[in-house]
Amino acid sequence: MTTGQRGRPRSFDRARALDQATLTFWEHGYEATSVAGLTRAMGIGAPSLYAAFGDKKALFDEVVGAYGQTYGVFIRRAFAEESGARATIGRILREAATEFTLTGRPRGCLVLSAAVNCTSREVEEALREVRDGNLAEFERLIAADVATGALPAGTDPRALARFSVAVFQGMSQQARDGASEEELAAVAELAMRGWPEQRD
Amino acid sequence: MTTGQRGRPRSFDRARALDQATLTFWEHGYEATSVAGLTRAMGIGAPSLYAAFGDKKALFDEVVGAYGQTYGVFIRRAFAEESGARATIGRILREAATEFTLTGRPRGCLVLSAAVNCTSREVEEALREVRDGNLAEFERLIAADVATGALPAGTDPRALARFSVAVFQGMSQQARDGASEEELAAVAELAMRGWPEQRD
DNA sequence: AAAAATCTGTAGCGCTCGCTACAGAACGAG
DNA sequence: CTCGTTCTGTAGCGAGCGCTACAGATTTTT
Repeated sequence: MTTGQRGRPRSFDRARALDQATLTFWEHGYEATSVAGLTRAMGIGAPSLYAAFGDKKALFDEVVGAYGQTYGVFIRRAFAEESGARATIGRILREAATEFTLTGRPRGCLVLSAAVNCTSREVEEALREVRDGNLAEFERLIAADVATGALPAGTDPRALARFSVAVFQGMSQQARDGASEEELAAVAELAMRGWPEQRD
Repeated sequence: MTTGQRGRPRSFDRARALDQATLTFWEHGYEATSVAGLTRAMGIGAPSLYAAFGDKKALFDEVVGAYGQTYGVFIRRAFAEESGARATIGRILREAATEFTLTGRPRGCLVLSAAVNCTSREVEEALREVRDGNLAEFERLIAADVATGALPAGTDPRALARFSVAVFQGMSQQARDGASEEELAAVAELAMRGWPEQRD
């Protein structure tokens, strides 16, 4: 018979180790994070890391996926719970002020900062695709409101989406440079003044 | 007698080599730029590089200085030629749309992107200090206009400066991610809608 | 001419990188 | 128990990193 796995069982919590890897990549970025640093943070040896996660890039990919479903979930929540582009994106920017400055975790957004200045073009473009996806999602949301008349007819969805994403990224960088939650909240409010009035 | 320098003369143009180093650091960032990549781009051997510029960090410091006086000079020009915070910072954002997307050079701003995810804390904090300086300069400019009544009394100089810098940084990132000059110009215009009316 | 000074190219230093071979340890199956 | 399987820790691989010793080349000085 065969139910459980055979052989010596894993001696560490895989999800916990993945979270430690997430925090490490988040703080230092892909390139500046060494496998030695990862094994130290995860509390395991290198062979265990490679057996459980593949190689460094595969671990990073898994980290990015897990990040989106944990630390980055506030974005999906805004999309799910709010209606209208202004309410959704406004909430994302306002909550980002809080999320980007929480204690006990690195500041800013992993997706925005972890793969800049990267030797591996694959890693750099992987996160760029995530960002492009978010941009396109913003644009679709805005375009839908323009189509229904909830946003003024003259509104350029692409431009407004670019603006919103730019502010989001700027807030992430500012958080990393030491901006407080209150300062970032003020940035979000000022950004929403650039938005046209919503009629719904 | 002694006028010119003795010994074998340098066989390359130092300023030209420095500019090539600037472009290389600009494109790949400090960490991802290897000395081998630098010597290739500069067209010189490693010993010539070390003799002329010190070490990698010293070369980078010189690059940052030269960058501020060449590629980044549009910012100082705006400060010098415009009067009033709104005109100055508005011009900087509008011109950034052009500067960040010029062909024949890397996109975005070296000061903002070249030292993120850096192993050397010194390098990372060196550029952070430049950014902090720019932020403080923005804040002083705004505060002065609030004091004279050119900007409304309720205006928070710190917040408005943070907002402007955040947009500037976001524009740089968007440029690196492929945004067009027109899109960035639209971002700048939307950002200025967040600004209060200037009365002078 | 010879000597002193400075730059250039080769070749390689010590170090860290991502990654893995290997032997021993800890488990289930028979 | 013994065997097969899987994980763990040590120890080290080849490659690239920043950097430099050294000899030869090219200049001014004497």
